[in-house]
Amino acid sequence: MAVTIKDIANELSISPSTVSRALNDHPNISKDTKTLVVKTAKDMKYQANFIAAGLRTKRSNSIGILVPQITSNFFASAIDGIQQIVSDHGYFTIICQSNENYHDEVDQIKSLLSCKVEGVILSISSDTKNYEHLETLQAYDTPFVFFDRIAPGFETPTVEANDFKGAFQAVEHLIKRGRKKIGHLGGPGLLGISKSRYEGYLEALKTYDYEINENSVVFTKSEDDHGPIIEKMFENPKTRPDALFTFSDELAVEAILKIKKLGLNVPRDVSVVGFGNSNLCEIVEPSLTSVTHEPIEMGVAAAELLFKVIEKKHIPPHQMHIKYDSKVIIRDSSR
Amino acid sequence: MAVTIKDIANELSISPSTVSRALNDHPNISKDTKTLVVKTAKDMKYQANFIAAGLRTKRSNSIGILVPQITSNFFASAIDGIQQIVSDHGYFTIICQSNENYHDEVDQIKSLLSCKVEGVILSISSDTKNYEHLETLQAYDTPFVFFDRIAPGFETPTVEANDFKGAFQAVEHLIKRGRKKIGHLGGPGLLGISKSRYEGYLEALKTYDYEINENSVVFTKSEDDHGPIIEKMFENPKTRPDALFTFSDELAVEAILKIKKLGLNVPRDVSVVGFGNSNLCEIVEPSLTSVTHEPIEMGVAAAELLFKVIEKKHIPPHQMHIKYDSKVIIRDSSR
DNA sequence: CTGAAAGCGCTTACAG
DNA sequence: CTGAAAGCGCTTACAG
Repeated sequence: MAVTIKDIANELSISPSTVSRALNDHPNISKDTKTLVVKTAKDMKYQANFIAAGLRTKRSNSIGILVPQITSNFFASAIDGIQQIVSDHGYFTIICQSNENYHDEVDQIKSLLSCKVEGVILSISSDTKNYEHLETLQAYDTPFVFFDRIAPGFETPTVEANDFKGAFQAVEHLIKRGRKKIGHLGGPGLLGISKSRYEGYLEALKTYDYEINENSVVFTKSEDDHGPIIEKMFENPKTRPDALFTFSDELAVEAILKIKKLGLNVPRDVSVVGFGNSNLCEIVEPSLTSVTHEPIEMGVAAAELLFKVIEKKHIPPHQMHIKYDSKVIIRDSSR
Repeated sequence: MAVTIKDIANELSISPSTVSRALNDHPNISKDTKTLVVKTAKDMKYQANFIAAGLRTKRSNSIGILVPQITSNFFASAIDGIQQIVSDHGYFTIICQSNENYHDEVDQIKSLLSCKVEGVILSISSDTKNYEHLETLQAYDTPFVFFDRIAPGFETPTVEANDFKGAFQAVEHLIKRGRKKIGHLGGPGLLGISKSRYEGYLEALKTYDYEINENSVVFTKSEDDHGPIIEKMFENPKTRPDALFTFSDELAVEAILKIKKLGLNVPRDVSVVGFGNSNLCEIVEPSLTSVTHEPIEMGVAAAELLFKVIEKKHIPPHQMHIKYDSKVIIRDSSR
């Protein structure tokens, strides 16, 4: 049987209240009692019961993380960043995945609510068009922070990349390299970040008086087979793009492999720029030019914001919505 | 304020006991009452409080996962597999990282204990040589299952790859390709899986009467810079290996990039075989031959085993220690 | 089939 | 500085 506060109290013939105070650094407690209790607790291998404490104090000491998929390098690193801050605060995390699926997302939110997490860091799935489940979160006074992928219409803090600007810079880089016909392999259409990156792409083309050709733009879905899509984009030698800006590094890598298979050379025939600056960039050949996207820093920032809300600290308006500027890391795929 | 069972009871002028029974599908409850309670709960947006229920029943409905790092593709996929089974059981997971650090591992085990998880799936860090913290787990009757990386001397279920055999097959493949001098870039020396893969390598060499040259073997640490190590292995044209079997795909990729930088050709001058058959294999050029290592299946198996222990089901001895056989997936790096 | 009561392990306002 | 008491939200043995 696990040792409880009562066992320690009995052992020392004092009250459980005193044991609790000694263990929790309560101000009104004599040094001697405290030392004695702490030592006895250790000897008896006492492990605090967070669950019982949480029930009493109505603070579970846990926060929820809900991401589309944990196997994505970006989200895995983000969780890493979040957990650093969370454990500094003595909290633990409950991590859920939506698998890019709306219904899973709704279920997971419910489950987090039942776990009585004190807050949630949330990246919406690419399948989510309805935000009732987030209103439920609000109805239960559970604070949340949007991370990277943001649902419109909520007055909660957000941490995201400056996707528009990052995309703009990526395309500007391709233009300055002398590329004439720049295609875009976009992300899932419902995602705000897909739109922002697409708009950044458009804006760069406009700024430099490039013709906008809708045939050079395709939005992908995560469950799609992208091979045929990429092939179609490059099959006609007359109309094919000489450069490609993709929504993600994963897509860029797929594109590079496919383009090479089609007998074209990267970057000579087609330059490619990805988004994310992930570990894949240095592995693929040619190495991939990419827009930075800092998951760890963003995760840290999101967790810090969430704790400010939990602790009801004032957040100055300009800190409510953090955007990380990106830069283009130039590698061989666009050199 | 959150809605409780008591609020529903008041609303319907019945007792909280009855509400609880209705919500939990208790056998002795009239259909009408049940329907009414379930409907009212929904209308009132009741969310069960797992924490309170857990305190009362002494079942937290949670299990802990402790892995070296969540950003590793292998462990991220394993967590994915584990979570499938865990949510089927109506449980949730608390995921912790040791960062390949013994002290973090000890802290995380304590934290899981305080969360009163009902079981732990555990992959020990490459820094762990002392297993007292695992004895603590046992002392608290918290069942655990070793996943992939196993500490010796515990009578708990294990799920692992057949590392010895996988390594043997990898090296045998290189031998059958006519390679004469096969090096090994090993993993962290403390890990059992490093030893097993090394021993499989040795055994293959012995079986085929190859000379064993200790200069062709290096054990790495995760925090090391492997560049110089690889460079040293290949700098002397007379003594350099014409094939390399590595502990992981990550190391294989590093090796390929470095070997190419040294002006050597893969696979002509040096064949390379990795371990893990991860997503990197198809991305690197040349594509990487690798030994399969099925994280999702292994995660599923570990979770199923853990629930059998939690539910005190009998586990036939031959199911206590599951070993996944591997095969070699041949790609261009050894063709 | 339903209710009153006890209690899971803790914390904390109140009293001394 | 310490203790007795109440209570967090639930479940369940007991009684009817």
